Amino acid sequence: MKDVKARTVFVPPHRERGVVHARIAEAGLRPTAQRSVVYGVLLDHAKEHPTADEIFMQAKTEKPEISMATVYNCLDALVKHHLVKQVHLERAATRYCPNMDEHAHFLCETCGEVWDFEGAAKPRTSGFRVPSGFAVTQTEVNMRGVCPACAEQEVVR
Amino acid sequence: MKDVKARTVFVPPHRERGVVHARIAEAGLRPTAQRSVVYGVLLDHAKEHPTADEIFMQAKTEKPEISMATVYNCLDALVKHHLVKQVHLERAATRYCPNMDEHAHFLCETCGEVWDFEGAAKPRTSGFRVPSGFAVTQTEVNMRGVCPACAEQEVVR
DNA sequence: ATAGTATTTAGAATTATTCTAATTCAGATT
DNA sequence: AATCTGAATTAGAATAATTCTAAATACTAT
Repeated sequence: MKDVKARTVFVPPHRERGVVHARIAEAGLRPTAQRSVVYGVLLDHAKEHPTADEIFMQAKTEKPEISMATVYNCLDALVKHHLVKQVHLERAATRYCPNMDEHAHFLCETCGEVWDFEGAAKPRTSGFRVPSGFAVTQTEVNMRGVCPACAEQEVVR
Repeated sequence: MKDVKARTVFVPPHRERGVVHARIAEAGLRPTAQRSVVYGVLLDHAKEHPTADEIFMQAKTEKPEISMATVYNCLDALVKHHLVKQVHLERAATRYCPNMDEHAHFLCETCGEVWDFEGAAKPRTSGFRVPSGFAVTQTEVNMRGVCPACAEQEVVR
């Protein structure tokens, strides 16, 4: 067996021993076991933009004693230290996103799933007139529509 | 008195007799008394982006029997008929916006107030790569930062 | 007027989130 | 190693926003 990269179990890079821990510490947060689990779960499920409750359920499989309040505390801490973003697209539970690269969110109005659309959101205030005196620190772009899977479903009907 | 426009009480154009009513009907909704009140209140307070509860309180001054459930029903109907937009900027009550012209929202992270930033949102998906198969029907831009009033406060301290 | 449907109403129920007070934990100090 | 201290965690209660439910009312078309 020459190809050392070939493994039976794939371990994503962010789950290599100590990586999550280190990232939390680098952000200036004390890397507790709970924070590591919460952040780890979120990184594992980044694509799904999970809610606090979904993170809680998954976190329990790794750390059964963890409580909901802790999940909220950890998420708040991670948000405050810029490791995680909150996503508010609808009248529903807050979703969490560990992808801190600039990107837009797309909500499928049929199935409710959320996607990241990567891309350079060049002009921060693209197209909009920011009145003088306002200091813009962050710009977020949210799109709505129908995802490929749901579009296909509709055609079938 | 020659200038007919001069009046003691200023009546905003959207509150001229029957206008609210007519707009609701044009949108394909039955213009009930409650819907007119809710939409009227929202038009009066468009700048403030009020929450359902704030609209409820104001609506009661015009129609004391109105109930919270009705305010929610009316708002949902207005949203469904494209007279009103929901605004979700934070982990807080949904705000409502009757300005259907293309614009961005700005949230002051100090005082929590929301502003409309008008402007031509040129390229709908400005800067982002929309993967093939996704049908984007709406793009929303949200900005965060500090408003002029709050910026001044900070300087003083 | 009458029937049938949509809307409204009050209040209960649900959901997401925050709060509280007690406990545990991690790191620093003896 | 034992002790101290502040931060973090915990369970569960409390709160806030929203949705649901079932009954009453109001419109619309006959």
